[in-house]
Amino acid sequence: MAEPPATLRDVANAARVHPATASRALNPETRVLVSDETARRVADAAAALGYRPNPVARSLRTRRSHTIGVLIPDLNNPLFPPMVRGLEDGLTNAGYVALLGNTDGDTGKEQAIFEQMRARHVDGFVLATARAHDPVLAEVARDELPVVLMNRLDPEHDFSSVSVDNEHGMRMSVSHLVALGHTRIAHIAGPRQVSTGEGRRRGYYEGLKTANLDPDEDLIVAAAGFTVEEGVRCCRELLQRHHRDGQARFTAIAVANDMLAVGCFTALDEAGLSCPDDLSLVGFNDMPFVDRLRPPLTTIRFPHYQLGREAAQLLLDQVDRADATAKVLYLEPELVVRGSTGPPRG
Amino acid sequence: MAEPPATLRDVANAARVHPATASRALNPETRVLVSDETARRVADAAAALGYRPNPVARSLRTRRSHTIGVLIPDLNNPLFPPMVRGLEDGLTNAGYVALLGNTDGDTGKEQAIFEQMRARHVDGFVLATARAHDPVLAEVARDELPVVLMNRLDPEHDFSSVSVDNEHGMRMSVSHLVALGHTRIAHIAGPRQVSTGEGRRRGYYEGLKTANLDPDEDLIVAAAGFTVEEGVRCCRELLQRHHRDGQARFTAIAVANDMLAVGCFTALDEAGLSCPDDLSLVGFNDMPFVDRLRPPLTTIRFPHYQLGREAAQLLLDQVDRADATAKVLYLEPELVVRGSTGPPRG
DNA sequence: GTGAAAGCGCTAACAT
DNA sequence: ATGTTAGCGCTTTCAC
Repeated sequence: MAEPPATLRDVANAARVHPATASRALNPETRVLVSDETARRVADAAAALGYRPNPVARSLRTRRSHTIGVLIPDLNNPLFPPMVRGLEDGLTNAGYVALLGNTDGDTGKEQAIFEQMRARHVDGFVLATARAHDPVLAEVARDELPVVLMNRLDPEHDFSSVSVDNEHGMRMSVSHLVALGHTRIAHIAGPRQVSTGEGRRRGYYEGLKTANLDPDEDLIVAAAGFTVEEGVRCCRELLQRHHRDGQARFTAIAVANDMLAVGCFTALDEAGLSCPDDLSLVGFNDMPFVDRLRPPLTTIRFPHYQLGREAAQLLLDQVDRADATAKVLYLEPELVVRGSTGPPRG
Repeated sequence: MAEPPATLRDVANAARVHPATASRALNPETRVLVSDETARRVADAAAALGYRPNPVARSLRTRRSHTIGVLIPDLNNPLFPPMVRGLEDGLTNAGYVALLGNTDGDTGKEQAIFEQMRARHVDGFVLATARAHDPVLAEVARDELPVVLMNRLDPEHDFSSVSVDNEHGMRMSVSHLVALGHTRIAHIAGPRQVSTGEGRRRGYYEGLKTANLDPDEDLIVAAAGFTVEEGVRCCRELLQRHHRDGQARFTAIAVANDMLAVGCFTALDEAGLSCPDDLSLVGFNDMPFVDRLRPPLTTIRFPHYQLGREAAQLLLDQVDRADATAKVLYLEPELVVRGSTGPPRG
């Protein structure tokens, strides 16, 4: 850097006022305390010197870092980039920035990143990683940190949250399959520790019930995580059970998540089965590019970017007013019918 | 928060030493200046009080924010999540965090985000957005800020950078098509203002030359950005020219980027053409999920995560040693043959 | 409406 | 090996 950057002192000297006055003149909140004349002089001096307030010094004084910690499982999951962008756009407008952390579904890593962000004195957290009995949530609750759960819920605390109505979404998924004529509908469920997994599992049961279909535990496999690999594993598992007694035990799978569904495509290819002719598949999330898969994936859509925007707003509410009451927002899901579903064979 | 958090003063009092001693004891770099005995006492006191150093105060004193500004075009482009993760992993290990900014290829936005990050006193920049004659680059050069260009080059300055060998990659793309028997090979080029676009365009010409094929400007269309929409537009444009004289003018397209290639698929569908039977397509980047498209995309791969890791390392070199010399790294590309390429029809 | 004074929490000279 | 002193740049009482 060429010159040492101008400080408030420099501006004050140039404008021939006290630094305190310069501070008041430059800060929109306190501008009214200063005469128009001096305010102008200070502003001119600041402009002339290319003054930029030092946010570090301000933070030290005000104990606000204008920084938000954001924990997500994995940025590589295409679900998250749009959510993160919504979040960042919402935060940026208010002068905040996001610190991003990827936990990879690892509790230890989650804890470590959380601590590291606390150490950096973030003003609040957006958590897209909440699990049942999550120690991070307990700590957030205990210390009353501003927080919003994104795409997650936690029944144990009353945190603000934004998420899709998972039950409703999965009911739509099942209804769609039923309407096509399917009666043996399998489910690849998410992990029970996360609310999206659990909610969609409930929606699956509800959907069957509405259609007067009996649930069959043998048609349900739970994934350990929302990954392509787990999708492959779970689908193989279902196909194996299916083949064991030599006849088609199911004609469709309501899958808890698009990543898992992508894995299913692989497993179907392996088994020489075709989708949707041999087996229909419905995903969940409508993440980017699933409309371009082979076949295009029928799935449940919700507005990812909007979810991030809302999360940002809810968090800023809390950061600005310590007494802000927790709000729980649900975004409505939507069925998107594409090529991966069709009537059952025969 | 329950208690006001413990300060260094509190720790010092509890350990019955001066704050400066406590500071030395707690900081790994200065630990040696303190006797083992007191170091232990201080550490115990810190642990007992749950002391966490205040990074804001430290930053104010040391003028290092341990924060890096990262500018990328758009997180929604699947190319970037792995790169960002590599970057973050590399930075985190060294105690740094990334501040992410999306420019959407908009110069004004780029400038604004850059200023905003400077105001936050980031210790350096990773720029994946560099364009020819970019004013941000000029400012970085003028103020001698630590910087690394990621997936970009800039001939005007000698910045550190990590990128793939674009010429080589595109030569491989063309050779592959030539080996399949194609002789009329079109090119959808990237914007000339970005080094990836320009380098790949050069590689295209070189590839033709190696195969003793004459270039034809009518077979080249330049995209305004690396987006799916531009891919659609450019491919339509090529097809339109092609149809004008009623016979096949080309049988393959070497596309500068996977996003553009995805757009080509759409344009081919519209035109009722099939890939690879009517037209072969080669992308560039091997971004996530292009192996699952219809058809799976033949493309040029390079290690995205690694690119981010290297960029982090190069930047940390500069941040740590102000006299660090600029390093230019090239990662080797690799041809990945999938279903979107085949011999020309007939 | 403006100035004076103090201090946020930490670290780096300097002194002992 | 430890203590003393000072100050990073800003905001906020408290005076006037």
